[in-house]
Amino acid sequence: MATIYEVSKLAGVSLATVSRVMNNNTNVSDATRKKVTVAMTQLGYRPNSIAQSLASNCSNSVGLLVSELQGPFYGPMMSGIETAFRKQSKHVIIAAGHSDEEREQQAIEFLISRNCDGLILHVEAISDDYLIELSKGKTPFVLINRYIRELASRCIILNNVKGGYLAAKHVLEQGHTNIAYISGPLWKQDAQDRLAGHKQALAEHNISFNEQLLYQGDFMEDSGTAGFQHLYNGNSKFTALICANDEMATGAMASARESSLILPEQLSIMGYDNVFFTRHVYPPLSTVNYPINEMGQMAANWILSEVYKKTTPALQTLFEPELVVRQSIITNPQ
Amino acid sequence: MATIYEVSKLAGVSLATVSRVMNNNTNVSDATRKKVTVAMTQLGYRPNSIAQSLASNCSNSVGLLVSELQGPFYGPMMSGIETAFRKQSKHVIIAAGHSDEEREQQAIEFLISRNCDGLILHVEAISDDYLIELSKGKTPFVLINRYIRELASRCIILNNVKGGYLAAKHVLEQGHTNIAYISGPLWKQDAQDRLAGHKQALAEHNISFNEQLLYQGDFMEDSGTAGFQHLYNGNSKFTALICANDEMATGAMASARESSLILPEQLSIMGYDNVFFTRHVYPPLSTVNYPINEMGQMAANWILSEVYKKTTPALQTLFEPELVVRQSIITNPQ
DNA sequence: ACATAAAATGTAAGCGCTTACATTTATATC
DNA sequence: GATATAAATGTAAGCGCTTACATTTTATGT
Repeated sequence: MATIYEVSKLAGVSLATVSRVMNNNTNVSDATRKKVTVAMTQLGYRPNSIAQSLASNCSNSVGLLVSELQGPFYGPMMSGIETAFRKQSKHVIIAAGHSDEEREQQAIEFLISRNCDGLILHVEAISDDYLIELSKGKTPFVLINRYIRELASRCIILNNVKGGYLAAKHVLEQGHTNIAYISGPLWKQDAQDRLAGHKQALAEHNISFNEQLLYQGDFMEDSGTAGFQHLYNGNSKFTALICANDEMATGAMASARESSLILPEQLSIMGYDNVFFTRHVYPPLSTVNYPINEMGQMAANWILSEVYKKTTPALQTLFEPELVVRQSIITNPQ
Repeated sequence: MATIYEVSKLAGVSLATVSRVMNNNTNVSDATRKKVTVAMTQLGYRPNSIAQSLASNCSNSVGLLVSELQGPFYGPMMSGIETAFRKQSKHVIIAAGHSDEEREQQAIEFLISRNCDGLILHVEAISDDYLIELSKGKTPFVLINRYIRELASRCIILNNVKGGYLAAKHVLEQGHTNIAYISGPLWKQDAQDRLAGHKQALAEHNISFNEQLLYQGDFMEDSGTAGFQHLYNGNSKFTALICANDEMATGAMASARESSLILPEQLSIMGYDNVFFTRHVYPPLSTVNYPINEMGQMAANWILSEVYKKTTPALQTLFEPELVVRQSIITNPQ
């Protein structure tokens, strides 16, 4: 592999000049620039990005930590991020945290030890304190789907209260009054917010929240199954079930079917996230859209702007959910 | 950030010694090793991986090129790969090729320019010739889901003929004789192979292949929709439809339902890949399992073994598909 | 106790770039 | 044409490590 030294020799200029043309430094005459580029192509020269990184103290890499590499939620997020960065010749190093405090922490340290210039973090288990501490370090990071007051400007979040509200409002407007709810784990902010929105909508319709109709799940499919069973075997009847995410809704649907319920006639179900497979589920699931792809891109823009000082579209921190009506909710149940 | 130099000073040893303890070189006495590690922790020393890479000419990074970061197929693959590598402190740089020749090529060059020690490629559009040429370069790579004779030992593939065979055989054994087929794009090897297996099973059951019942799709959902329409409006009747992947099967199901068919009673459908959402689809889709997670891990092992000279479980190049029976195929249709 | 081999440690030259600073060359001003 | 100024180019010192080779220390055999 040709090095910058050989290029400089062939072109008859100094190392510095070659470096300058690589970095588009303006102080190079057109004539020498041409000499250099010719030499480069002639040698098939490719700059060594490791050496560039060492010398410039900039690795051009950003770390991306997600809970899982698989699953319908993270794909669109990673996709938005990768696209945004590659356009700028930054590369993304991925790691999975598996919603586990220790593994998330390890992953962050791994990414930092890899000299990432910045980090995009979708963490769930790690503590606020750790992140606040981390923010004092020298690697900038942005948080997706997590709000920490002290770090507000770097938290890219969805208005989950509104989302919860929208879901419940829709179901209420279809005439349902007995509505069960499977929440996420309530120590998580987003789970709390969605539930809060839910309650708010109920209140607006003068329906009191029935604790019997609440089940706390964990955002995973199985807890949707368990949640439905629990609710179904309880004393309170319900015509609609709202789940705090689509996975749980899916689990609940399977479970409802096993209890011989006909969907959606005998039970209306609503999800949250608008993960791609909600269209495929039967009946197609009404849900709340989580613009995760856009939020990923925004996170990338944050890094591009704050770390690499690029000009980007205006940074936005709060995103709005939208109701997605499909066919899993019936009107006027009896 | 502390450097190796400061550590060496604090420990009262030379740079080389510090480097040796970092790299677990055996020629270090326990006493000095302790001195050094104490100094390290005292300074909170973290080696600069960029400098390590430059000096050792090994970046400890491997490039992973997939068609899409999203979608159900690649998630498990990336997941298997990331897990395998992080255990060995290698990091993975991801890029998406979007099944486009130019973008795949760009992505490969991007990855190489990032000094990846090795590459894991899931490419679709790029030519065999390009890959053969690439194999003469200095960056080793392994191919997933692609077979090139000249590169056979680095092609990790599924026995697609067998998979196609298994699918058709199952449907035939349930008593179907009029079976439609939506293939993938037939310029792709895997699409060809699946179809070949399909035909083989038909032949074994003495059923001649009806060209009228073949539609060439592109592995995407919409082509399943289009394919069903085409087939349904054709002259040949069929009781079962086999699709060359799950996405197309899903599209076909939606389309069949729009044509007021009751599933699975009036039409049995079979997929391929066993992508996670096939469980959620209704009726749960019978399909053929593609052990993509394992294949990803194997690709990682290949790199670990060939590039990093680690000892790994035996390398395996050919994987076998398995039939997954769920509820989308009925028995003895009339 | 001495020679010899083995183990431990040190020295210093890179790895391939960037960049502050110095120097040279071109351009403008009068 | 001499001078001041700006533009272009060169020089050389790193960036933080690894590693070949040289040197010193320790262990071994007699």
